[in-house]
Amino acid sequence: MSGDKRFYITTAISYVNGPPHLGHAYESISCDVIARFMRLDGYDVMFLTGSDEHGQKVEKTAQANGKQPQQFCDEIAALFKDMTRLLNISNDDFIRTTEPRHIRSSQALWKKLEANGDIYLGKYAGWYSVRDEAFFAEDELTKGEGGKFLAPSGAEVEWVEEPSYFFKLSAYGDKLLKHYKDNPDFILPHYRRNEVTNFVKQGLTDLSVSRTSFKWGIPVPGDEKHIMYVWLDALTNYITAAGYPDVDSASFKKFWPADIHVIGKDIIRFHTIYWPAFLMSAGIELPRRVFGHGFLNIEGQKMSKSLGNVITPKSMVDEFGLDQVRYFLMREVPYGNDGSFSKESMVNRINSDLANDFGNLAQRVLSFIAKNLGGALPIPGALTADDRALLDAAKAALPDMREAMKTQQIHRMLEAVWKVVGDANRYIDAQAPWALRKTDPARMGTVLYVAADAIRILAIYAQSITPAAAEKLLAQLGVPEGKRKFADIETPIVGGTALPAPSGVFPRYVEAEGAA
RNA sequence: GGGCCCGUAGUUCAGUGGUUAGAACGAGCCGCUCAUAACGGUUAUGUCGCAGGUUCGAAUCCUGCCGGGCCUACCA
Repeated sequence: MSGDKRFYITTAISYVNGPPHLGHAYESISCDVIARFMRLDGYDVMFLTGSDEHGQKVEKTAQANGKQPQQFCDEIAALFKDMTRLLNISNDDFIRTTEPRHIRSSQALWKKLEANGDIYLGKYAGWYSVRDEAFFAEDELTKGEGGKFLAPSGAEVEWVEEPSYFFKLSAYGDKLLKHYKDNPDFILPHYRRNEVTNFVKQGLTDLSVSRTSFKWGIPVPGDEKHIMYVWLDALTNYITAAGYPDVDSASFKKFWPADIHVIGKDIIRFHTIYWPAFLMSAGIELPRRVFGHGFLNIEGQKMSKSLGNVITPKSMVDEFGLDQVRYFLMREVPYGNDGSFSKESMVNRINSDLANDFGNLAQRVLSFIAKNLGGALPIPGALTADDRALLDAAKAALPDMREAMKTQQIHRMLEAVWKVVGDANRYIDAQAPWALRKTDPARMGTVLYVAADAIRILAIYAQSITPAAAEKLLAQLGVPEGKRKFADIETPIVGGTALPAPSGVFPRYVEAEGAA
């Protein structure tokens, strides 16, 4: 723990049972915005994403597709990697749980748990359906003919016992509760923390952490008939990528503990109970925060295969544009809540916030400069109180943005930025450079200079959310690539600089002619 | 059954005891014309879920009820 400016953020790793959907995209984009924001703010960031590739379901799905598990994983993992490129995700690493570094790391962690006396051999018992190749809880079962129990699929289940290693999770309840209490922001949003706390208070039972009934997983060190429980394996990815088990390595010392694990609300328990307990047992520092984000509804309905409304990231990006999709998802949905996507709300956001307010702001100023000042930034005269007020407002947004991002309130960060967009539009209307053109050309130049400098600051801010458009805009303003960090907002734009011909960065969304 | 969260303008939400409850989008009117038919100004809209209570004073605290969401347990 130190005040050094480094930041380690992770997404959940995606289970390769199926291709990426909008939910994966949402999580990746949100983490990317956080990661970019921290880089812009001068942090040395490690941003990790990846794929979770072991387990019975993958083994089975591969088989159903007539493929070896590894080949199947390679294919699906490639789709997830493609998605990160499609979405302009700035991850520094992409970890796959089938990689040697991860197998080594997982086995090392296992040995630590074992050495600490938290692993013991017992029996895993439960109702098993051979046809489904899965265990079921008693309340999932129904009674069929002759009193036999049936799985939800209708398949017969039988009582099965197999040897299994267990982790003494029951010994960690009080330690976990103390950790939640001492670190109130360990679990965000707060109502999730309440849920987890209540769950832990009810008492924890030991966790089965190995299986012998299938093969696709990481062998238990010293007893290779067993493979490790897929969650133990999966969670370990976060330390693997930091360099575990080489705890003395530069990267591990620098980046662990992670600052934040961003996950979906469905896997909070694994990240806030199991994972911290494993780390405590192994004597490894805990991550500083686990943030559970919500799910997206589509036109008011849950996204599901059976409803046939699953949206792929690609189809959405193709229709609306990448930066537009990124902006919409981050602005429309308070981060942590469930959100809803509808075409109507998407088009509203694109056209009002991006095209009309921000895009048009840049265009009205840049094209004015191009037409009336020969395409070179004007050299300003003395600044008036109004001029300084706009530039001060633009700079003053940064502390508000930082405050919002301390607790991942991405939508609030964006509100702070767009408030300045409004200020800049008002400034231009009030100063009316088109009138000054005839009466006071020197003052006109100053106004345009100030407006351009405010737009520069806004574009620097916008790099976290709409990176491609923001970079295009910065290029149009002649801002060098080395002068685009948050710290650079204090360095004014250089008057006299020749600018390239302007072109819009956020086009309006117009319904295609003849479309329904 | 236990617990948590939410119910505020047409819509999405902000607002945790104190003057006439706010923002954005949408709507009406006015202005401007540099700009992506964009921008700015202005107006209007609310019994702050319902009913009680505490208080000099409640959207804000307490109780009950109704409605929505979630976690969890049990009935088995």
